[in-house]
Amino acid sequence: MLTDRQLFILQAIVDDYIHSAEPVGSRSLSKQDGISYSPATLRNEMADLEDMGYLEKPHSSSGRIPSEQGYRHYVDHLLLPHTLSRKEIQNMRSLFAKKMMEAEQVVKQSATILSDLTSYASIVLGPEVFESKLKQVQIIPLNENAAVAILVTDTGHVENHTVSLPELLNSSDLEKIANILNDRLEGVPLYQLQKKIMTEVSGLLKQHVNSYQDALAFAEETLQKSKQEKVFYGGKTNLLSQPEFKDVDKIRMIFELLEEDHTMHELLKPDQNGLMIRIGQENANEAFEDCSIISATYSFNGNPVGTIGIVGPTRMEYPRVIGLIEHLSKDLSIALTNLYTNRG
Amino acid sequence: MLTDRQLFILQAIVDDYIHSAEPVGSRSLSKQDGISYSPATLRNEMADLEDMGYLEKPHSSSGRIPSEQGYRHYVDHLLLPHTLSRKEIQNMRSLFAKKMMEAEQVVKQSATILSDLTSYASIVLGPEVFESKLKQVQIIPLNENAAVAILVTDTGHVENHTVSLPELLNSSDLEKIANILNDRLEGVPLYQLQKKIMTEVSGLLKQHVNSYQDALAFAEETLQKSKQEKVFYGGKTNLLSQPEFKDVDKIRMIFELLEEDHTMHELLKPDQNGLMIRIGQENANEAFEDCSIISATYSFNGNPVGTIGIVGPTRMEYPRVIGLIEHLSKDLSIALTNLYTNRG
DNA sequence: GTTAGCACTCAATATGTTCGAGTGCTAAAT
DNA sequence: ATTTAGCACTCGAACATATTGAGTGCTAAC
Repeated sequence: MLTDRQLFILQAIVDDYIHSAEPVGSRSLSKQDGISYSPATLRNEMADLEDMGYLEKPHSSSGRIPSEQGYRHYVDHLLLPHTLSRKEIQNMRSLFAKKMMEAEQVVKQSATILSDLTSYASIVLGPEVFESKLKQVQIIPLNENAAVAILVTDTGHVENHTVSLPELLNSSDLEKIANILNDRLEGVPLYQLQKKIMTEVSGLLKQHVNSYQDALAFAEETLQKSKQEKVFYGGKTNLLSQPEFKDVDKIRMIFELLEEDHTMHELLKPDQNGLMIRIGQENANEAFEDCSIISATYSFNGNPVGTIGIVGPTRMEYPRVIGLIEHLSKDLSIALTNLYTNRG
Repeated sequence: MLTDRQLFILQAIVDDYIHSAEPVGSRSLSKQDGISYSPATLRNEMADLEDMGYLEKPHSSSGRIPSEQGYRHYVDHLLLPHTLSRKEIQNMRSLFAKKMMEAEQVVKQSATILSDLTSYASIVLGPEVFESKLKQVQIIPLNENAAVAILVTDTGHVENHTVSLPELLNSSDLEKIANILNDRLEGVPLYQLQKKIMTEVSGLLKQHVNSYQDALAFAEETLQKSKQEKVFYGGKTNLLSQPEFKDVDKIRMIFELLEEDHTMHELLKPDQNGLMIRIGQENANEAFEDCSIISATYSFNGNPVGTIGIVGPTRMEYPRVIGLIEHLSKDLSIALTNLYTNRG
């Protein structure tokens, strides 16, 4: 078990290292304000902390840096909740002050704000509003072979894609199909659309449209949902300013990983509601072994729908970043919920 | 004026340096296949080429590297048109083999292919189809305060945005407005929409809708066009593998510039139809002083609508990249044109 | 339990040496 | 009049060798 003094010293070392990025030695530490022990005493305690795995030495005669376990302990037990500065709060307010009309806009803007405030890279998983419901389907024929299908949800989200037109369907068929879809599927959650084709729509199609097979296939194509794995980044280049990433190979691995939307989605998918902190190897990915990820889910109407997070070096300003993310994820939830419920 | 032999030597040096990234010396050059001069002779010629500004020495006793003027001369006069390999052509074919239905998809895919084939970064300015015409306007009310406006063009492009609903407009007004807009504006090119509001729509609105002011403002908001400055990138991380960018500061400047969509748009905007090659400082941007950009416009129905290009080190495989870009921009133009005219 | 003192370690830095691929110049060969 | 061989010279890269200084561990005194 750690003594109070050891905890205090551990905290001082982490705090120092987070800001200096240099190994912390006993001499310089003892000179710090608020520390009244001699270098020798500190050396003893530091040696103990190292034995217990909280500190590491880059080489035998250097100062100490926190180990991953050290960061973990710092984050779990020592972290003082960081009160955001007036300016930071002001900055975030300004984000939601602009009257933004669209969720994607709000989310993108959040990513930018977060990376600007932290000088790390921000990652935001776009809002996956599962329970958003179909408001209307539009089928707009472009010519004989193609039409545009447009799905609008009650949250104002619009999806569109081009679909090919089976030759056997004429424009009156299209109208019928569109009417049936709108009639039967309004208010159905998007994720249930494909299912409901069979139960709700198929029968009616058979009844009213001649080439039933084509019509059914067409309806399915129309309602197909685009993959919702959108990942937004803010300030990726910020990482290039961090001393731990001055090595091009490291940064290349990281950037390559960030480009894999799918992997990032897996990595950040809200496995639990609330704040998540992954330090170094906890990320279970070689490219991120020197990175920490702090993320939080944001909600819509009380249900988590997306994730907002920060990627930075393990030597991260945890207190500040945690404060910012907690605040921003809450604000974002409120903003999104307001965006749609103020209207309805 | 350069002698034939000097041209030949210049070409050999550029070719060598492009592949080795190492300064080319007289001894190693003379050993190359196809070169029958002694090192001493080459030295004399190289000294002359240096005096004339086509070559440079990194330091006094090193081999030569091409100067920007050297590259320029190489590109303008020496370049052998590179015949694409079977595999390259096959790769590009596969791009257009997949039956893609949407322009944006095709364009993004082109960017990926291009960066994969070259190991440089590709940049594509999205298709700005000026003469694309309005097919249909949809106004879908979400609730009392907001509606979604959807514009569909004859090319299948869909734009949507949320607009706020003036209180004085009821749903029957909305329907009237939508009808008027569709009636009067179908077939009008997008870029003329705002103008036509006054000439075509304003009178009818006054006639049929009570709160004329609101209706007019609403119509304007509905028809507002989103800024079309889309820039797509492919393989940005490829640049991190180039030896000239092993310095993090350089790469940071480049990446920061690439993130400024607007600047990149300015830089690549099709000032002239056809192929553009900018070498080093010709890019008039400090961040790109060690980069070359090769780009070409692609067309829709014979009118240039976008740009596809490559950013790489000045030491670029010009012949190959030029071949690829010329080919791809043509294929892209054909694909886009087919995409829409096969249908109509 | 705390601290001063001391010998030791090791990265970073500076300094020196060698090596080799390169150059320019001159004189001989073609 | 070119071309080439020969030679002295240059300079970065690579390696070895001090020097420095902030740091450590250990022991003994406080």
